[in-house]
Amino acid sequence: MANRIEYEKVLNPAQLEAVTSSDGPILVIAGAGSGKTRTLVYRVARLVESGVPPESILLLTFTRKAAQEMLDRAASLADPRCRFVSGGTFHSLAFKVLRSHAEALGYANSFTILDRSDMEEVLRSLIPELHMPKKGQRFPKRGTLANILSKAANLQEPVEAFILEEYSQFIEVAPQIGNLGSLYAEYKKANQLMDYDDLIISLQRLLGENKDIRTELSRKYGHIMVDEYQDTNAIQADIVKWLAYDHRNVMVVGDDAQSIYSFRGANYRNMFDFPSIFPETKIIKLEQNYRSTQPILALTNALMDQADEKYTKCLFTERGGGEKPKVIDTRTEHEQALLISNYLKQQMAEGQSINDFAVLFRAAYHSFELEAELTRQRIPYVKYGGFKFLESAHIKDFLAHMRVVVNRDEAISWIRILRLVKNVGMGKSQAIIKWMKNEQTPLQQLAEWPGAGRRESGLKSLGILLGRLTSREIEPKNAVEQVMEYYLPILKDKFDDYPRRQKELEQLVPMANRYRKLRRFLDDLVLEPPTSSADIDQGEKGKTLTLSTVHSAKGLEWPVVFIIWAMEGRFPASMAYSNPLNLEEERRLMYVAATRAKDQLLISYPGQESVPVWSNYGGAGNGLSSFISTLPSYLFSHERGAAKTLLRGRKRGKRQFETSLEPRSRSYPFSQGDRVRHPAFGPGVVSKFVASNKVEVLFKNFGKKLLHLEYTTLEKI
DNA sequence: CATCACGCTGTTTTT
DNA sequence: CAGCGTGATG
Repeated sequence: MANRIEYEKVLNPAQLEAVTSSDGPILVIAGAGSGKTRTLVYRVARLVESGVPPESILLLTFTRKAAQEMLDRAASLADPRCRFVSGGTFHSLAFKVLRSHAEALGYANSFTILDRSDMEEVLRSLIPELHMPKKGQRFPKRGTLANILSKAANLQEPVEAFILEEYSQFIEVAPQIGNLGSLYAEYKKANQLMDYDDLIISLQRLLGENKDIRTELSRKYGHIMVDEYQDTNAIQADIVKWLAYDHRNVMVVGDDAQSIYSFRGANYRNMFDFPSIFPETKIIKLEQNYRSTQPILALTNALMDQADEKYTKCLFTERGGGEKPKVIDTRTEHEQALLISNYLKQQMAEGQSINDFAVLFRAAYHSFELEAELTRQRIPYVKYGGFKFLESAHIKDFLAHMRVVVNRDEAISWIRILRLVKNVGMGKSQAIIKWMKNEQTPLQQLAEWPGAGRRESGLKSLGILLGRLTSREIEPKNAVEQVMEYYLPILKDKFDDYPRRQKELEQLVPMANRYRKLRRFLDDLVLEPPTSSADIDQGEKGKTLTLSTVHSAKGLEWPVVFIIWAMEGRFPASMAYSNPLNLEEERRLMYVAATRAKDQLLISYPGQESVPVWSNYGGAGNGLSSFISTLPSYLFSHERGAAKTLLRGRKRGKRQFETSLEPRSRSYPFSQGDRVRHPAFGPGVVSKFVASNKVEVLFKNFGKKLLHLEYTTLEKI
């Protein structure tokens, strides 16, 4: 028997209450650094101690990293049985359930998962079927299309309605996009495919519609716990509801101030709706922060004070002292990079450990310049976030060879691998796929495709490879070897930077070694892939600086944190009018970033002045930092001056442009927030720009309706 | 089918 | 600038 944990000694009263409260729904509102994961983990220990079988405790969260962290911490608890608790992301739970129950929804249990780039690929193949008028209207790119369809799905809204709300610049083509959504749904059904959104939607449906399955899962998981509840969306909240519907043993933990996944339809209001789903909910607040010093908390509290909607707590700490956070406004990105690396060098010279420092930023590319400087100065670092190992072309190409063996109908992968064969393009690929469907040919007979001539001789070696992969119950390790042998020459031919890519491919070998079934290996690569480049290149973790996106840094902490923040503008001038700033989201991101710091915080803004305006044609300097520096004025006040590019001349294809600051009053007579009057609708407020000559206006005495109106019909008041 | 020149457009975060 | 799609050419 393991040592008993003395809960009263290691937990504060609020935490203790959360840990020891008996069965029934509990909502824990927990500020940053208040020990919320710790509380969850101790509750697990307590339950196991009291005789609950660990497998029947389900720990759910939103990101893989958080899930991993939670399960690791549970496993390290005093009672060794704790390592057997169940858990993972909502998506991985959905996947596990659907592998045995998809049939109840009219799917085969052997469905294939589409990742984001697969999804985009399918969309691309479907666009021609829309029969769009050849020229004219602006139609979104497939990345944007995927965003639109995915978010509409997550919000459970019809595509057209969603476009009206958030992508009003595409209003004219909304019917076509809606149509594309239907085609996409049909395609997935016909080909046994599910994307990420389908996974959770299907689980929701399964639980809502099928009482037997609900009962089965209720029995299996007698205690449900959800971390980062503020990051769940309505569908996931519904899943939680159904999972706990019978036994009501559910604890959700979250912080409304830390909701940073609104782009996935997350809604922090879920936190406050929870008690209406489970009326007998007990609410517990954790407000004591154990991580940061008071000056840092003062900053974060002030940050959240500005939020229009704030529901909860004020963080406090007993950790006195600590320096005030610094804000350093460098003028160029390079200056910023130098400042940070010099500071680090100095600290290291004074005997500090580089492990204690981290640099956080909103988007992965914000650290590029810094990374260059760190490399020059030989400061080792690992970077988390932004890096999509599995979505890079060479990895997808490679894996596609195995995918078609596991699922012969996977057209997306077939096209990938066929097009890699010399002299086979889109046309022939399609023809081959069709032929294979009719003939039910063994894979190795690929070379017998009637259309194959001498020029398509590559089909033969592809056939041989696929034959080998099918011939017996091949192990993933072996399959990876076979494909490597076949694919490396293609890689070298296709990519100039093949050494780097080859190295990345070799990372697949140790991963494959952990599996015995090819199918399982491929599935896991989609849902449980390595979380970052840091996990892949296995840099010297003991002695490195951490670089991370804010999203990937959740749940981690360091004594000293740098935050590189490009706060104000982040849209190229050409799209600024259609995307109002989301200050609420920025504020939450900054809050999350700032509360990662324990002792000291340094914030560095990229340049605010003296950098040329970003233009379509590339002026001097770094485009990103330059538009960041000018767009605030562009967006908020046309009087203070705004971005404008001037054509200077053309010289043999090379163009030279000059940039300047000039009022935009002619083409943009209104700003967000301007009060206007319309002859028919009366007074209103400009809420956003919809098109080059249209704004969206909120009319108070018109039933809160948003209308899109041309500038010429409006009068400023 | 492959290649290249040209023109256009624009965010990011993760499952 | 960079990535993508298009249209012309071999």
